[in-house]
Amino acid sequence: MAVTMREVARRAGVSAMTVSRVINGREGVDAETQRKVEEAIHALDYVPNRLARGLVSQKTQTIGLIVPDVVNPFFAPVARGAETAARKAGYRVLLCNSEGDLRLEREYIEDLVAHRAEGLLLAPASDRSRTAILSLLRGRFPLVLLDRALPEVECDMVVSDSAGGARRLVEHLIAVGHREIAHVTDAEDTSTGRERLRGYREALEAAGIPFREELVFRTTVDRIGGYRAAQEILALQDLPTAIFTVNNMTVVGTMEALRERGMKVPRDMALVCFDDVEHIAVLSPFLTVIDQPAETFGSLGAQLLLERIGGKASARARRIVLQTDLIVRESCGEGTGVPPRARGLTTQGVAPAT
Amino acid sequence: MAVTMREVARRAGVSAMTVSRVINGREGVDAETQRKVEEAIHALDYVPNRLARGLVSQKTQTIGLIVPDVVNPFFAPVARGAETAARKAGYRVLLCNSEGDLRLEREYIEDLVAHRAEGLLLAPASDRSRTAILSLLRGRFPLVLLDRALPEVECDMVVSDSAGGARRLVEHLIAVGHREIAHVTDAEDTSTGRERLRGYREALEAAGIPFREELVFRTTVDRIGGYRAAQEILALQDLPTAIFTVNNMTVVGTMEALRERGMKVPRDMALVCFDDVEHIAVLSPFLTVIDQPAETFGSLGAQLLLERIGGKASARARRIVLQTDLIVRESCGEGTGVPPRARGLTTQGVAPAT
DNA sequence: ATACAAGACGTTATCGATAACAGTCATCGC
DNA sequence: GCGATGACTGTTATCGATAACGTCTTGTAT
Repeated sequence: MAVTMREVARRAGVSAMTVSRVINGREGVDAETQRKVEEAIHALDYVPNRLARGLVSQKTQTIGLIVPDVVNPFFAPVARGAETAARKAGYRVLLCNSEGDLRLEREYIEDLVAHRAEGLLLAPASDRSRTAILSLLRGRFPLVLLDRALPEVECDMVVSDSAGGARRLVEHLIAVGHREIAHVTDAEDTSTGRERLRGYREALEAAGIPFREELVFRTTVDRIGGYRAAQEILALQDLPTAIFTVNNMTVVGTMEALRERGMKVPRDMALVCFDDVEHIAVLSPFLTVIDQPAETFGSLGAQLLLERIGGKASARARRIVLQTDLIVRESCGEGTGVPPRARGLTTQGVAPAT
Repeated sequence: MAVTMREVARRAGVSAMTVSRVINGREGVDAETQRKVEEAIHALDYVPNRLARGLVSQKTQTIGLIVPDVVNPFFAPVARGAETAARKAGYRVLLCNSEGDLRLEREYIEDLVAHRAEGLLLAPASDRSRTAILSLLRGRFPLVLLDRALPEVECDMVVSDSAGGARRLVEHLIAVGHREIAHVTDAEDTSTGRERLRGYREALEAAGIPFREELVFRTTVDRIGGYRAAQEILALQDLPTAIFTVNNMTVVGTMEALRERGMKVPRDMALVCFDDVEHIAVLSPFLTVIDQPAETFGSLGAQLLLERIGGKASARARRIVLQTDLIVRESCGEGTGVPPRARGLTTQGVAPAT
């Protein structure tokens, strides 16, 4: 099919080895010979086969990236950051969307190993990814976890301060007058979910507000999950005055449910979440959020991974915690003022819970 | 490093060939032998090396995907669609962000060829990608263009009806009363830009409104570009009453410029664009847009590509045109009502053009 | 008993590139 | 004039898997 080195060699009247030398810029090749080889390469449009080269060198210059979904506005920048950093180091990225599915994730991992990817950047689906990860680590496979840590797994990772971020979000809610704050989160099977729940709880207790288990709604962390959780919340006898959702997908679903009920944010309900979304932030700067440096997760993760691949990393696992920003906008009421419903006004335009 | 087939063979007391037969499920292997081999594979945690297999079979089961930027809310779903479709067919996807840069794009293409990717899904940076593409096609490299066509390039592609979409958008603007409509587009070096400009022009002329070159603002199709173009528009002596931006990135920049001037949409300016963004659509359903089935670009593109790779496609180039949806929301005024400024009211709260 | 077929498995060569080693010259010093 | 030195280039084996063919059993028909 494609032109091989031997054909180039034949055309240039030399051996394959000489062609190889020219391509790799090794010295010890006559200037005239080099010219002939280069001419042959050009004439035949020869492109070296990296597979063959990889077989010999045991290097594929490829890493894998597994995220639940590149469409998620948090993971898309992660992917770009990782890809850009990898490319600058001469590496390629195999993109995998696990859809948060454990089986699919496992299949991807196996496939990447079979492909002899040199390392893996993984945003694990959940704690249950642990088994697969441990067996990778046992084989000393270079691995960096992104966004989510795994219990009792010692390995490089880039995460952010989820508990701290959640705490600040909830403290803000409390500061503007909210005391009944619902939390929409996952099934407590991810470190981010657990940490954010912890931050939520800590902020509550620090303000002397008792933590109430019945205000925590566990669901899948996607749009549907957010929608369902919000429906449950709205079915409550006593409505909370604020909702804190665990991420950018759940907040969308929550918002849908709110709108269906004719409820306005922040008039009828305050709303905050993790993850800012560039488009929304500019087009309608509205949601108060914790912003995470998503692209940095990817670029730093890639950097750590490449160091480990290159054997330049210490044996000890490195854990990088990125800082988050609280961005206050309008979804909790005017600035730091107390929003209407939290002030004890009667609700307006709110369909009664059924 | 990793376990090889020979090691498995030795442990099972057979030859490598027999192991190969077991792995590939070929017949002609004794049941007992097969059991021993499988046990050895399991015991050693053996994973076949796809590189080596690929060298023999001349198949890497890998395709390349080049988009300007996965973070772009249009291209992220394209990437997911492509990846999902590819995976279902046993293929892997190498993700590349060209940043709309011709040189980078070319580097990626070379790299994919060197990696012996079996095909390429490409959303070209601009018309100038033509040269690189032609040389790929000359080598019969399986290729499918996404989103943007290339002048005089005969090859499979998945595009949408850009002219038609633009026409509907502008017809809508006209229907609600606008006559001075500015258009923010690219340097006219992409098919999408040209087609949308054409649709814009056609809609205008069909309504008896003369096309005015000075209302077309050419810029880079990113946030900054949109911002700059909007600034130029706002510096005009006679402000238009509506702006039609070529895509979802420029609309963000345009919005920023508008906001800086204290202008509200649609009160002070109507605004429409191509590409819907899921998050915005739900969180603040506001912009009137043309929605393109982004994910379908990816999945259909992958499908066409895989057919071509498998030799199942006719030699003739296939051109798939996806239909678009006009989604009317609030950014042109209330429903089909005529927005304030278009009604000839004096502008309010608008900083005077300098 | 002989031959022949079929099943089970091993050998060798190959995919394309390269590392390690082995020539082949020309030139140089004594 | 002869080995030595060094510059240049070719040979062979290898990476891991597999296609094609070869070998060795065993069964079976004649």
